[in-house]
Amino acid sequence: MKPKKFHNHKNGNKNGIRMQIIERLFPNLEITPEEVENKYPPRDLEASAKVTRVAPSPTGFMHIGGIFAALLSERLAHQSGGVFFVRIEDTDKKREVEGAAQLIIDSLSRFNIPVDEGETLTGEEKGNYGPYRQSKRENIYKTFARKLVQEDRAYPCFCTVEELKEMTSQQEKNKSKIGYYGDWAKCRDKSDEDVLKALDERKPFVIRFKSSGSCKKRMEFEDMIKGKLSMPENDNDIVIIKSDGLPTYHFAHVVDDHFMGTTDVVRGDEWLSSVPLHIELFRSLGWKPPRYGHFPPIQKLEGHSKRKLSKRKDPEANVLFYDEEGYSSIAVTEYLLNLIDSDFENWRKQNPQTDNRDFPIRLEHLAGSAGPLLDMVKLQDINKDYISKLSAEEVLEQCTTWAEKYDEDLFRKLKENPDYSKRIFSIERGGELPPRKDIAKWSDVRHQIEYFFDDIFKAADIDFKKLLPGMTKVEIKRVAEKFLSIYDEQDDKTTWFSKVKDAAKSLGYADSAKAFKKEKDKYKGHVGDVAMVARVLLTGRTQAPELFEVIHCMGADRVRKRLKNI
RNA sequence: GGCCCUAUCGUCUAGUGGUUAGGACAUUGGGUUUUCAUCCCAAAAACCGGGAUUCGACUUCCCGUGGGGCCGCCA
Repeated sequence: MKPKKFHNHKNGNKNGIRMQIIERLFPNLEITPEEVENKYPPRDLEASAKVTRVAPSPTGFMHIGGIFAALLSERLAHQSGGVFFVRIEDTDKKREVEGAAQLIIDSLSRFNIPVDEGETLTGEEKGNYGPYRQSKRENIYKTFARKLVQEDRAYPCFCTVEELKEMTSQQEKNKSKIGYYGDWAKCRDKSDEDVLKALDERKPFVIRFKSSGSCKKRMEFEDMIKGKLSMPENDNDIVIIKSDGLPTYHFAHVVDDHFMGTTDVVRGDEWLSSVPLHIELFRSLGWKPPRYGHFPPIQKLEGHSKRKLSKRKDPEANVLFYDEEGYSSIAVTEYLLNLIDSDFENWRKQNPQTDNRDFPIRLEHLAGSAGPLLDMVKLQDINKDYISKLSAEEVLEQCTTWAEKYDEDLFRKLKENPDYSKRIFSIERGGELPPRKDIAKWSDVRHQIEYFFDDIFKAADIDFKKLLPGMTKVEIKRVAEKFLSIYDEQDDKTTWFSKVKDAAKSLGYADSAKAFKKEKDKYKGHVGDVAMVARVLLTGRTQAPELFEVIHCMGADRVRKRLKNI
């Protein structure tokens, strides 16, 4: 179907040329704006329901800021009874990286961010407002670019990259405002004849929006995060269709978010200065702009200054980093929630067991930050807390899953000794007392538990001089033998404890630290020193979990063997 | 160069004209624990500078300064 009407109808010949130009600009474009409008009817939702999206470009790994934006948008949508979708913004074919889109979908799923519409893990699409990949929507953009050209709101531009560069440096020299506007916009008022001539010469072209704004006038809008904002109007004739026929971000955003029914756009504040442009674009197409919310970027400290997390330089910018280190996606999510709304922390304290999904997210708290610094120590604290709340089974299961990907040896150990491993993780866990809190991330586990396994333990030469300074080898042996003699695997904790105290006494040690402190001259040391001998012999280190539980976990054979190991 | 955002303990922040400026993480000290990890208690720790408005400014306004961003046929 051909576009039917032109409002420039001063003479037929002129119309003929215009029609020819438009046909040359948009060859074989069969759909009309009406058809597109009909294909994507407004969504049938409550007025308060928010439709949000995350729109990453597949140019590499998934950035932590992308998860931040996705989390924020998803919660906003679902907590209002709305819809959250993912749109892949793959209009820059030069920067596109193979498999990156898949990585995005994967990451969202790993972070438990449910997506209502968009590409799925299997590569299909769900939802009625697709395609959800911009490269597949080329004709939709072109249809509306053509409409703008027909209405004299857009025009072809034949300026070369070199010419534009030259223009910019001229503007810099003159201290003029930089951009394609006013008298600088050379192609803006090209006659139809000249356009046709350039087209005949097969000059490459882009389509530029013909702005009617003025940088002398100001426009106001309400940002959901930053509040009331005032900026100069846009007066730049920005490119809407590139010479490869694909749209720029600005145009794709406006067209897609209109037809996909997005009500709330939450994005990084690097977009803030484009808002006047975007609103002008929406209005010139006769559409209602969405609400906008702009959040500051996550930063990191370099020397004394903050800077945005860099994709290239900072491993922690990549969400995969957190997986590799063994942070739970739940802990990372809760860390981000805290950044989104610091009230989360208090909420979590009051609702220790509740799913973080139930935390009512608010945007206002995001204002007033210039961009938070990523705090790994705090993340570790949150992850530690998360792991401490897990049962031994869950620890084993999650740790095994992690090790399968990142630590082959550990994985084998856990897999070959499931019951023993579970016993190890049960130490000081699941009882009456608050759980042991010594695993900050899964990559810590290996060091934490390796002495339980004989092959690794054997390799560790125990340096008695260093670990038990002030104790002679003879004395160590004496204490070890005593331990061996009192050891009975049938004993419960209390019995064992009193046996150790008696043993300490008979060896010339105080049976409590207090007694020792009182009369230091009377004793060689106290019960703790005696226990330390056993600890070192059994674990090869001075710091370990509760001794009785370690002994109980290791089993009689192993304990006897290790106590003799001197 | 132009435009925009932003500024409270080391870090994340609460705070919307009158507060002993609160919390969390980190730090330090103490207590419990047979080491460690916990747990409990405590301490130290902040309003970028200058003006203006006001009886009174962390809070409002202006000017600096610092930090961040945008001004692409990148998103």
